[in-house]
Amino acid sequence: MTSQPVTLEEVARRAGVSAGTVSRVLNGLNKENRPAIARRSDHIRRVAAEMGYRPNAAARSISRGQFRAAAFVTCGDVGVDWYPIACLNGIHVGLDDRGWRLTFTELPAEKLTDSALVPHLFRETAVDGLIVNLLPAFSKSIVPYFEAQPLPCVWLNLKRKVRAVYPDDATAATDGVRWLHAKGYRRVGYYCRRFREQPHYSVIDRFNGFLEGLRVTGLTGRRYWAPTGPGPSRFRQARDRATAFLQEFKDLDAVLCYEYGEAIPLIAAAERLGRRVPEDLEVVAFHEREVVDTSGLQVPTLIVPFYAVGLAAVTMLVELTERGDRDMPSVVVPYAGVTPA
Amino acid sequence: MTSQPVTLEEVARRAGVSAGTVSRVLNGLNKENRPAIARRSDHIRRVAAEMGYRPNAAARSISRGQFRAAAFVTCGDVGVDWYPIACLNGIHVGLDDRGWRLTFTELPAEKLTDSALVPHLFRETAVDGLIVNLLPAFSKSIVPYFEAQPLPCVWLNLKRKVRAVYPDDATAATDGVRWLHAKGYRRVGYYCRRFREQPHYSVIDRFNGFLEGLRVTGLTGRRYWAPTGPGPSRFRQARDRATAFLQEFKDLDAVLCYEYGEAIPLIAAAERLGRRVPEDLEVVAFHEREVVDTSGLQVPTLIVPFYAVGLAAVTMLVELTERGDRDMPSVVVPYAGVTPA
DNA sequence: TTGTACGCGTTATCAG
DNA sequence: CTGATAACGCGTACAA
Repeated sequence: MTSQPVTLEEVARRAGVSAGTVSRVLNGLNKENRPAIARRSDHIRRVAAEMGYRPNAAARSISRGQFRAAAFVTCGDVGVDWYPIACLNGIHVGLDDRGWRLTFTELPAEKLTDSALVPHLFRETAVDGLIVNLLPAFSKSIVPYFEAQPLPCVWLNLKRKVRAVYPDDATAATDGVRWLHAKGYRRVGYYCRRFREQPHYSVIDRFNGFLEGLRVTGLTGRRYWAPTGPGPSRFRQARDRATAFLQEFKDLDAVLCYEYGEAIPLIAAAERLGRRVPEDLEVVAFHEREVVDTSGLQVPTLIVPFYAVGLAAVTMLVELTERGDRDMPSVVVPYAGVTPA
Repeated sequence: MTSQPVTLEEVARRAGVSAGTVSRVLNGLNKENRPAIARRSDHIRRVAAEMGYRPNAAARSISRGQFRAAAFVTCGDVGVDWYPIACLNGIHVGLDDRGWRLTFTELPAEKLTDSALVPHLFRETAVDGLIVNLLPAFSKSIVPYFEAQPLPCVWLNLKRKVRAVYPDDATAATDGVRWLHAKGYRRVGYYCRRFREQPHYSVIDRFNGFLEGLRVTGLTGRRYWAPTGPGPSRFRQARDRATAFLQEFKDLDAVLCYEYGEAIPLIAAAERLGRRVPEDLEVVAFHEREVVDTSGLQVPTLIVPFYAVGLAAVTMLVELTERGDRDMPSVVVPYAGVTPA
């Protein structure tokens, strides 16, 4: 189990050739067009396999002068930290296809403010680039910190001009309204939690996308509370807030929710008020995955395309390490539309 | 940004000493008890800092003969893959404290069955050990596959005698019933989705822990459907199932749920039936984090101690790499009890 | 405490 | 196509 790893040298000795030859054969750098050669190469491969040879990644890295690895960076504060698993899926697939490894790094925001303390991530070089998950806990002030590091860096969930990848939330919200309109709903509202500080871009974009949806479908009526700015006073419980919302807009026949996290208390509140979901009130929500996976409620979902976001981030990062183009334009990833319940 | 990394040699040249000296000073291997030496060492450190020197992790790895890195392994199938973020938090903290790195690896189950294809994880050596997240998609048949690999390996969420770390679900469920009993509830039920195939151990343990809870509190009445074996026929919608459950057990005053995913449709169903939560029916659920973070419903929660699980897994793995003890006993991590809503 | 020299496992170069 | 041989960057005996 913890036996000493086999080296190239040992394989070479056992196969009666030199280490360089083994390296070349295993890496497919020979044409092997002559039968004798092909046979010998097969032999080498067989010996390597029998001995359980596995190249040492570290040795390859120093030899090649590159790690072929990227780091996913997130804040790591327990209870605050969050990232979509589908995004890591996409990142891993993108890297794996290119023969790169993925290292996972947490960098609590507090460790960044203390300039005396260099976080582990920057104490050693171990990766060729960074994919940074921007959380609210990672306030925007940390962007320049990362940008100053001597490592190519791609941003997730940050809306800006260059080197970022983010989902097209505005268009998705508009499409959500369109979808409801096509289903015959005419009194469509928007429900979102309340944000005191500067909220995530998606809070703004989804709300604006909803308004745009009303406009393009010709729906009328103001059935929402804006997610920021002045509004109804705060509530102790999420469900109290949802109840108040439903009581203010008694004629709603459909609601688009910022997130499934809003839909849950909204549905509970609606049912208590005798408004059955989805019979009397259709509820559509943004979510990272199909809602049926999560809880089995019937909620048509705008699935955030995090997998594609991850893939795109990798493409961008790898390209970034090849050319050195710091001004690579950001990628806005489209949604696939509403997934019916 | 993508400037060439500074090497030890360059720092040495600039500081007017040899590379070996720089290495020793930066790694704190000199006593520096004489003032002249201390001054020179300071100088070296300053030069290194100014030049932005960062040791190359790969070079260190080959030199030391160990990677100081562990891999977290999960299945990676989009939509199926899942792991608690808090667990990765714990793993990262545990590794980081020891100066180890964490690499993230996905290994779709299908790639394992095809024995001709060696997954990337096992094509190179790049880590000193594995922490494997056992998902249903990773059926138990893959355990021997990993165990046969020449790498120390610790299991997450697998209940067995050796080299596994898992939460104490049975005791937690019992404590959940105790908690409800202490609050004055007397007609306590248990609600769980239905499993056809061999379910995760927690499905069995939580259910048995619940039964034990009834026993120790002296509560009577059979207000549950067993999670496996014969039972009511399947339902199209999670909420239909929840409704049927509530209609069969009309006198329930509290329910313990296998997961928050069960609590959501249960609450929606209860409210529709006019049974208000939590006024008429208290609902307690297992969950990976505080429910208020997720959606703001009032659900007292048995928070699965995944952070501690991660920490314990690292402790076990590191110890495993030091001694070679394959039979290290598993660690069962206790819950902290019910977190009130 | 210092500098020198070697070793770690690979890849890449360059004559044969 | 092959086998020496020289890097790659760092840690660490070794002798000074």
